[in-house]
This record gives sequence, structure tokens and C-alpha cells, in this order.
Amino acid sequence: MKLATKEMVIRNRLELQDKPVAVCHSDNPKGTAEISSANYPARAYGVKAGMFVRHAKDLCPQLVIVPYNFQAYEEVADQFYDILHRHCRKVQAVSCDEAFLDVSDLRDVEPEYTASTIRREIIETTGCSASAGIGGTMLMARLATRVAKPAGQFHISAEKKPFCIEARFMIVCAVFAGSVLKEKLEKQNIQTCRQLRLISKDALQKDFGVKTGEMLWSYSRGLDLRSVRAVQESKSIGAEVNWGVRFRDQQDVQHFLQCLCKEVSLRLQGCEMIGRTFTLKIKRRKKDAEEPAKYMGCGDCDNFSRSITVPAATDDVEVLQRISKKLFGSFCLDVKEVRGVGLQVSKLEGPDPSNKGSKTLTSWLNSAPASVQTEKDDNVFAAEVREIPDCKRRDTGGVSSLRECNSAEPSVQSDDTNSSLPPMCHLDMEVLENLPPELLSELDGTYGGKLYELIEKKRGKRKINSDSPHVSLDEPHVPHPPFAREPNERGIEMNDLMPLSLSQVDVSILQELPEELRADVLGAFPAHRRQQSSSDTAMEACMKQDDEPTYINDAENEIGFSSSSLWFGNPPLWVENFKVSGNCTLEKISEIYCKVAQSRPMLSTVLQRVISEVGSFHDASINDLEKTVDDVCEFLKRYIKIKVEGDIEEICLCFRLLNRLAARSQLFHQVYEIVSPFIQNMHTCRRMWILKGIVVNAHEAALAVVGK
DNA sequence: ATCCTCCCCTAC
DNA sequence: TAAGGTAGGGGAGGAT
Repeated sequence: MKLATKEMVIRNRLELQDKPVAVCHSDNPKGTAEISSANYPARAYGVKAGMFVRHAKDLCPQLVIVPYNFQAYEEVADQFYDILHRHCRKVQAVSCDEAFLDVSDLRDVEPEYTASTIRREIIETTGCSASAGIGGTMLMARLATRVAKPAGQFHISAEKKPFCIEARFMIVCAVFAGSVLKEKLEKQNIQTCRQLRLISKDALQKDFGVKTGEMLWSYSRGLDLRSVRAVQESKSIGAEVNWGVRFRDQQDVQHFLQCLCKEVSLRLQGCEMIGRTFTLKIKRRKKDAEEPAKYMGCGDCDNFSRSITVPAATDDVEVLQRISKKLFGSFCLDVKEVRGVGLQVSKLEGPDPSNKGSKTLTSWLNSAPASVQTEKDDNVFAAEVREIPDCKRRDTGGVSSLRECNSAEPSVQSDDTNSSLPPMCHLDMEVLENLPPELLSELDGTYGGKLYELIEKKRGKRKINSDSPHVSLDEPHVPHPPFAREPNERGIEMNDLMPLSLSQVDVSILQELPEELRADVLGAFPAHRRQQSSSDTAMEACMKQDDEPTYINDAENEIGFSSSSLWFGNPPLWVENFKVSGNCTLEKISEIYCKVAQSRPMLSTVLQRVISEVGSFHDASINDLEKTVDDVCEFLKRYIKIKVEGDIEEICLCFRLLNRLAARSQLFHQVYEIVSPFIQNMHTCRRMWILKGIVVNAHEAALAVVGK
């Protein structure tokens, strides 16, 4: 499912509803500014992004120009994602106004219902309309969204799928919208999936490359194995300026590079990342290129890029400056011809873990514990790290990363006989159970995923608890990709997904398709098949296709709390602690935890119920509020530790629920005050990625250079 | 055979 | 005056 918000800029401006509006920096009488985006009424006149205002006003004289409103974008994006996360745990951000949601967990709820609820909430909260496309795969969802726009929703059900694949715009828009590929396909006279399917995978891969060929082959058959990725880590961070760049001399260049490096360094710090590879991109005016029509634009340019990889990752502005200066010099350019400069940092790593000074979620999680437990954990941790061969520990002490070793030395991961780790049978259960969860998780990887099984087995022997369902210790519960399988499609001759004749088509399905699509589908029938009637096999096969995700059964889907004593056991230790705390809020949480039907519910599930069942708590006057606050923080810290690697969404969800709880409980108000800066930090890093298309402050560097 | 660099394409 | 930014991913071809 994919959602898109529009009309951000004109929200709260009723007088502009239904009027053609375009966003643009300037509405000067010359009309030489470029349109950034246009609402649907404006698009109806042919107004498009990238157009000069003058041209747009020729098409639509009453066009209203409004300036950018970055604050509004940020606000709406925030609300947008807030709503999505409230309804769905697996949200993959595409941009500030688009996301994929995997709703296969909400199996009791019709996706249409979820979509319309979300859309209603979006318009009520943000004043922007939203569209939703629903389908069994991300490809189908995207295609459905095309149909759903503007401000609607559309479900490509299993029955409709074969028809939608035939739609002409499936290739043109949804499969791969890029102009280059489209042109290449059209040169081969390919406009539809039907035509595309006539070409073998080999031939496609030869023509378009291995991956692209494979993609074309699968998408034209409606196959898409991607799954919604809720956690995305950034792979590069950078900034470039291709407008307003006019250097007079070397000094201008140095000043510009200084500004650019400062900006990039700040962005790295903002994301708490350091990087090893630095790429400088240069645009140089083409030999005979005229001064561009656009004022201070870059015009027709040749592009160059050159990179350097250094041994130690950094975000240090001076290092960046030295490197970019060196790279720039290596191009041997006439600086007067330069029209654009960009610096990109890749091979990113997390920040130095010894950097305790910076207040990050990680440093908070690793900060002095309220209990003695953590110290013990850390010792065990360090000892285990030393057992790993070939592990280049950072000399910073503290929490080094086994993951690092794993990725550098994959063989260690899969085969427990292959390393100097103690054999699994020698592992001490007590030690294991007291390991910090993230280490346990990594160790599990090192033992080829068998560790949890072992613990579960040993624990099962020790504690007779036969009726408890299978519980994975903590996380990773990596559900198999919900959209990954389309079991019935294997046997179908994919070169002909369509029914043999129209008479075999359930007319109601055709009628449900939007007109544009229906016309396309009808057009896709070879003439002789439009009347022909015969018994069908392909159609039946198509109709039986099940594009619903394969559901994971309940027991497997549950994520057990575990490790670090607070979250250990069933019910976990904290439940008993809370029960006897003498604090009404905590008692309620503990009570609800036990009442929730699932045997090991998520904390978010519990908090949600607490909020819906209890109006407010009168806990301001409890005896030792400070101590209780500490305890609750520790309780949360432990939970975050468990979830931080594999389930950031759960943390974000809990965070939002905590916020609501804070309004009703003095205790949680204080807890929230302590916890929120750390979570917010993490949240912001994610949002920075989401908003990447909007942050344009690198321009300041350009403006500084051009003397504005 | 595999990795890396440069460059291009794509998406928003 | 205008505000052509940012990031991911893939392919070609060379380096190892």
C-alpha cells in the first residue's frame, strides 16, 4: 500500500481549494522562475513541475503562485508518518509524502478499511488529501496508486491483477518510469507487458543488464519479490550545488569548498555518521555551451567525479576540506568554467562508541545502569568478544561490535565448528541469559542462528511450560517477506496471462476497473478473441491466483521479551515488580500485560490498552517518585535495547504512546522528559532521511560564494 | 572471480 | 533576477 499527500502548501487556505495553484520561489512579472510543483486543478491546465512561470501562466492565466513553506512540509510529514505508524508497524518511507505499508499483520481488517481510515485521518489532521493503492506486492500497490490518484483508493485484487498487468501504462509509468529505459523499450517497439513478455529473460539481461533485465522480466509478469523494509540505513550523505556557481579565482573555489565541507560535516553529525569514501562531483560548462537561459543556472555541462577512500572514517570538517581540495585540484580545471560542485560521503559507519560526550540513544542505552546487572553483562560481553577470531576490536573499549566482525568474516557466522568460539554445548545457560540482548542476538548469528533454539530447549527442560507457544527469544523474528510468494503463478504460461476470450471474463471485475484501465484492457485483447468463446484454462488459473500474502501463524509472529532479567521469564520479571510497586499506574500496566490475550505482547500493545482504558492516573504524590521514575526508565531502556536492532518501529510506537501517557500521569510525564530527547534524536535522524528532498540549505554556500 | 571507481539513471 | 537537491542502485570496465 502506498499513500501520498498533496497540497501541503495550500492546506488551511480555504480560498485556494479547487483553484489552480503552483509552488514557486518567485512570482516576478518576468515569469522566469521555475514551477516546483502544481496541484491537480493546475495540472488539468497542463501546468507541470519544471516549467517556467511565464509558460504556466500562458496555459492557465488564473494560476496562483505560492512560495515554498518548508515548515508546513515538515509538519505534515510528521503528522503523516505519525498516522501511518499508528496503524501499521511496517512502514517504508519513500519520501516525505509517500510510504509503503505492509498491512499483512492486520489480518482481521480489510485493507480497504485500513486505507480509508488512514486517508480520513490524514485529511482531518493535515488538511491534505491522500491516495492509497492496495495490492499483493509493492509493484501492484504502486500501480494501484496510479489509478487511485487523486484523493482516492484502489485495490488490485487477485482477480483484477491480470488485467492491470495488461494495462499499457503499467510499463510506461509503473514498471520503470525513467525516460531512457522507456525510450530504449519503445525503440524495440515494446509498449506493453504483453510485448515485453515475448522476450526471454536472457535477451533482456543482455540488452539492459542483469538486474534491470531480471526486473523487466518479472514486473511484466506482475512478479515482485521485494518486501516492505521498515528500517533503512543511509548509505551516503552529501550536498551539491549546481546553481549560482561562478568562480572568479582559486580563492572563490577554496571558500566554496570550505562552506560545502562544513555543510556535509554537519549533515554527517546530524545523522551521527562518519564515512570513509569521499566523492567530489564537478559540473563544467560544455565547450561551446551558451550562457544558460536560466539566470545563474548551470546550463549544458560535462560531469566529472573522483573519489578517495581513506582508512579511518571521519566527519571532521578539516579532513573533508583537505580531501575535497585535493580532489578538486586533481581535475585541473579552469575554475571559471565550473558550474556545479558536490561532495558525497559513503562507506558510512556509526559513530565512535567511545564518544560518550554526545547524547545519543546509544550512549544513553550504554550509560550507567540503575541495576548492577549491566556491569555484569558488559563483562561477559567483553569476554565473549575476545573469543572471536580475527575480530579487529576498536581500541576504544566499551561496546565494540560483533557485527563488524561478522560482516568482515562471514564464515564465522554460519559454522560453529569453524571458529574458536566454545562449542554450543559448553555454553553456560546462566551466562547466556544474562547477556545483553543485542549481544545475544549477534552471538546467535555467530552460531548460525541456533543459539535461540538451544536456549529455548534448555529453558523448556528446566521450566515445564508446555502450553506456551514457540517463542523466539527476542527479536529478530524476521517474518518471511509477506508479498514474496505467489504460489499459484508458477504453473501458468506467463506469456499469456489474459483470458482467452472476453466471454470468460467476469464482467463485474471489468466494470470495477477505472475507465482508462478498462479501455486499455479491452484494447489488449486480440481482435479474434474479443468474441471468441471457448472453455478456458488460462483464465481460471489467473483467477485462482492468490496475491494475498502467506500469513504467518500467530504463535510464530509473537516476539518474546527476554534477556536481561527485567524482560526475562514469562511473565517477565518487571510484571511482578510493577504489581507490588504500590503505584497505581505501574500496577495497571502490569495488570493489563497479563490480561492481553497474546502470551508475550509487545509493549506498545500494552500501552495502547492502558491509554484506552484509563483516563488519568493520580500518581503525583507517590512516596519515592524519583526512584520510581528511574526504575521505569531502566525498564524502558532494557526494552529499547532489545528492540533497537531489529524493531525500531516498535520503539517509535512506544515513544508516541508514552507521550500520550505523559499527559495523564505525573510519573510518565517525568519519564517522558528523560527518555524523549534520546528517542527524538533517533527519530530525527530517520526524518532527516525522509525529508532529504526538501533540505536545500547547501544553497547558502552558493549564495555566499556569489556574494549574496 | 570479485571488488572498486566512475558514471549514469531513477525516484521523490 | 532564482533557488538545476539528494540518495540509491546498476552497469561498464579496470584493478586486484
